[in-house]
Amino acid sequence: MGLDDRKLAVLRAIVEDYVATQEPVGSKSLVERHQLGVSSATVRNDMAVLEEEGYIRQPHTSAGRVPTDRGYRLFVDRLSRVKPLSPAERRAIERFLVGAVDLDDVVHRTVRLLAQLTRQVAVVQYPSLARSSVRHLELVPISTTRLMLVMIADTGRVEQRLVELPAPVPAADVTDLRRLVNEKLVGSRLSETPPLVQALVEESAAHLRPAMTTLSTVLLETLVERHEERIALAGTANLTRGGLLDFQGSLRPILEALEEEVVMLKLIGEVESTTTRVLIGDENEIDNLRAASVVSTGYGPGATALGGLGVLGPTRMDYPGTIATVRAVARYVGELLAQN
Amino acid sequence: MGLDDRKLAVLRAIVEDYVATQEPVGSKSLVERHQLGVSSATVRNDMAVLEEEGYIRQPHTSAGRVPTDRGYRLFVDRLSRVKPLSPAERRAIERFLVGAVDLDDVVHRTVRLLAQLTRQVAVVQYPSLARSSVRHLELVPISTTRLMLVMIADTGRVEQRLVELPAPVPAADVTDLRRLVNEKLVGSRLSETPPLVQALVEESAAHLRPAMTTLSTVLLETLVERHEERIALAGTANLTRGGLLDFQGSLRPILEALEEEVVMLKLIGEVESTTTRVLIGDENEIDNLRAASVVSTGYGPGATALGGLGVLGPTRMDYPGTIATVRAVARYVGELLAQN
DNA sequence: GACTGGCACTCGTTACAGTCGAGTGCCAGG
DNA sequence: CCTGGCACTCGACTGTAACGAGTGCCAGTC
Repeated sequence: MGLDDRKLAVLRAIVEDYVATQEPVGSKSLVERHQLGVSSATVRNDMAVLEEEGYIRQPHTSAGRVPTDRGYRLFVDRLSRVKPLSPAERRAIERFLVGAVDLDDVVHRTVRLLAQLTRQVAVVQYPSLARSSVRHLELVPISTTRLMLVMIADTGRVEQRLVELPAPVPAADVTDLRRLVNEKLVGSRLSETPPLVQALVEESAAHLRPAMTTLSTVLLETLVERHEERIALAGTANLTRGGLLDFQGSLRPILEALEEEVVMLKLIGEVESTTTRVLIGDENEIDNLRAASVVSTGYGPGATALGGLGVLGPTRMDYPGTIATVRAVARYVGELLAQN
Repeated sequence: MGLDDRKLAVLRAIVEDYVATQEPVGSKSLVERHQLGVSSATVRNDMAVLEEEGYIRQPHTSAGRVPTDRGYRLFVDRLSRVKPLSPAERRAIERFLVGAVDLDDVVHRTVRLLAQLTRQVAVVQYPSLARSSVRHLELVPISTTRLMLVMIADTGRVEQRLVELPAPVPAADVTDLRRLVNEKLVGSRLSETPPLVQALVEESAAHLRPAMTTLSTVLLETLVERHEERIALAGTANLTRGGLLDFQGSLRPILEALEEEVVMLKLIGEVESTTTRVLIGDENEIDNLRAASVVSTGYGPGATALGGLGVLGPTRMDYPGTIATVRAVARYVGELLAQN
């Protein structure tokens, strides 16, 4: 059961070599490339133990060893330390993110940056609406029975929605409605709005009541419950690096999963704090992603997360480097949004 | 030079069989599957001519024939007629598009629908801002020196942008600014705004001048010149159908091109009218897409296009079916937006 | 003159046998 | 407990042969 230090060193070496070369690594090349201080025969014995414990496996007899998901897990947890970013990377991050003009811009730049630095698929969630508060609500009349509701959140997000009124509402009433919703809701967190919206209906004057009722329904439905979360994606072309060896031959399931916003949100959007999470292969709950690993983290000012971001790649990935990059980018983005 | 009717029929049969089976088609199987009324030897002679003229080619000696890009072109132009949609497809389109609550929703549903029906990659451009007109402009104070500018277009598009003011502006002035820009710009087409914005600066009162100047810069920059166009994408997983035979082995260039909004816009966003365009393989100006075909069209109320949409797939695609679907979807979307 | 049947030929695909070598497991000895 | 040595395994690669789909061409027929 107990793995002594040398066995751990062997595992580390296997992971590093395999990540670098993409080929099963044998005992001989191991001792050549790493100063393990023992012979290949000894390493072979260690490997046998590691295999027995499920950390590595042989693709076929008489081939080298490849780390299992479990092996990567051990590697990430105990055998690696986060690589410091190179100055070049730091510079790249700064250069990439300055000059962003609005939230969309920030998110798009971030996701591209992340894809580029990690050379993998990057996913960035827009700042969660549930964790934002209302900065302003605007009602724009489209016709006498239609309003465009626009909500601006303090994170810079802007959401719109068409409201079909039950009966024509004169312009003056629209002004009243606008004033009322703003008075009541501005400054409150979206997650806290439901009771406020309720109160809004009850307190409004009789002639505004019907309009306010539909308005509140829309507010609740769209802004609080429904697909209020959004994500941006970049770097899908990186999936094709490493031939078809990664992802056991077919990109299909991966591409499918990436297109399902719901799935992606579940993957990176569940963060509460800005800690980093690494999901390796099988650990992934989403079947389509069983052949992939995901490194994700929350970003936001301080330790509370406004949203999540991360990258997805083959289980055979450079975890220390990827983790470092993901964290660094998240930190920069958090700062950037805090200035807002 | 002249291809008689039978040779054309042979070409048509080759295209149809190849699209269906994905395998080079030989003279024998051709006469079996189609009632050409002649023997395989005759067909062989015809094929030799077709090959000489560049409409088909042999992957290698002693293999069947495969259409060339030129062959597909001839097929599309002269040998096929647009397939009428099946009732099921019609129903699918209607079912999919009713219940869309806002523009984002319409666009997303459309792109998914298109991907699903054609089983290919779908691209939908948001209604072009340049061809929209301003419905409302909103200025939301973030701080005394920062405004959030929100523009709502008649197509339902909402664009926002942060404005850094040169000096603090009191709330009353913001109200004035808001009134001024709305008075001047509402109802005008975005492409016509530059002179109006100019006039706006010149006509505004002295104390509003500095703020109005930056505001106008932002208006022009963001809303008129810059990345004002957006697109949505779906169905990338469909690229993996048909193994790696399509796209000559690598999805990489395709995925790369799909991620470049600029490239995609060039591809489907240049439409002026609602005519359908088919680009086959080589005809494509974008190198990365030389192995693919694109069927695109404009959509909009009437014959003027608000934006473009289309699908991208292997040159070996069901052109008649795809063209029919793309057109039908575009028409429905056009109608949907017209109701708006 | 156009079409057809027949036939020789091409060449990719598949199957099979044989070799090579990286890598292993095990064991006896230090 | 480590090491050198050795027999063994098995995938990767190579060469050869048989197969067959498909072609091009030609002489014969309507």
